[in-house]
Amino acid sequence: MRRAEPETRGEILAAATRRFAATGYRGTSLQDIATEVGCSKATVLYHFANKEALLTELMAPAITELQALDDALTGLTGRAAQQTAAEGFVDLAVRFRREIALIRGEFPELLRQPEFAHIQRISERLRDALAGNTDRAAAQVAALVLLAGISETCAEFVDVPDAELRPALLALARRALEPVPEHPTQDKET
Amino acid sequence: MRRAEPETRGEILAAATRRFAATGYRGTSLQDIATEVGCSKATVLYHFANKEALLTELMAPAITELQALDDALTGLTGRAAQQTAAEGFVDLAVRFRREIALIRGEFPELLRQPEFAHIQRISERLRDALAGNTDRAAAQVAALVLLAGISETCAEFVDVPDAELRPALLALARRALEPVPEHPTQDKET
DNA sequence: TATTCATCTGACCGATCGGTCAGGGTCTGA
DNA sequence: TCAGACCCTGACCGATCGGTCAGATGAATA
Repeated sequence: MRRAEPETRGEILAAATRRFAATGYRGTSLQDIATEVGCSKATVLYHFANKEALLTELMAPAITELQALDDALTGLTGRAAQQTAAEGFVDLAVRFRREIALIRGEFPELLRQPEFAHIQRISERLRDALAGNTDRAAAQVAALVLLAGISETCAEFVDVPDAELRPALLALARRALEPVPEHPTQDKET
Repeated sequence: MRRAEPETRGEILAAATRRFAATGYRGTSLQDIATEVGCSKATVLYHFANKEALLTELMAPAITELQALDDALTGLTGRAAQQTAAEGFVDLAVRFRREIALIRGEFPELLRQPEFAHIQRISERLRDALAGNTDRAAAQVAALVLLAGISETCAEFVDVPDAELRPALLALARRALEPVPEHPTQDKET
């Protein structure tokens, strides 16, 4: 059982990606990852401080770019913020589909941990921007539906090529974010 | 009849609802529920065969109505199916917001269990109906974004009154499902 | 009074979890 | 040749999980 190759670390990362995507973060044990790599659980914990360190390393690039998008949004309001947020988020979601799939369904729980508190704030600002910085319920609803729906859709369609997924999402986002006249009545119809 | 206090069962259900909604199904232990009720873990398991039985009982009404919606969709195609699916699903999602919140984020894992296999099929049919029974990527994307987004939004906005949430979601769904002119550059389906 | 029966419990079980630790190989540079 | 850094491991730990079980309690019934 000699494996004097330092590439073990990379293999662990790859295996963790596969297992997290298949059975979720909580649904994957360190032993699962070790078995897939063909090493011992202790080896996994030799290369990574703990289970969470594995996840944060896998998510790091996505988080960095998410913060960049957040920075790009500062100062923007109204339609400009809306458009930048929509295009930026669709782009991120499509490119980091795999990362989204990793934490699929565990986003709320993971956000509760203090390490990810700033991501919580970013997603709130993103939602506000998508809503055109309005408090109107309809706008907030549309923004949240888009954010959650796009994330889930990207995670589901991991195999669809970017060139197909991105324009479909962008077109949908534009339709969903069309400025709607504030008619308090016309809603009652079923 | 015999006993004047079979209300323990109801208390357990209520406590389970609260805990599942707060920390998720997997994130809630039987001991958590027992502690909240003020009884022993064994008492919880006296009233319910196992942890899953608790969840299925809590979800039963929602599942029943979901199946009814699925039945109502059989035979419908195109725009008719689309409209029925959209209105029906928005209505269900709004009314069963609490139930959605219970399994929030654990939907994919729970669906993997054989007991919920038929729900998997129902949600696939629902997605097809929302897509207007089309294979077009754009339509499938829009359908999935709506399904996932509406679910998450309802779970998030548990406190928003129905009268406010429902019309906002319906209006958004109509906008998102508007028939889009089939650009000459379509037809890149999987 | 004796019996039955639903309700409830503490003690316990095996499994699994994330994580620690002492130590054993292997390679490298002095 | 040897010291030490690096890589890896089995054994082990405490905690927690869902679940079982024999028995205590007490009210209704016969």
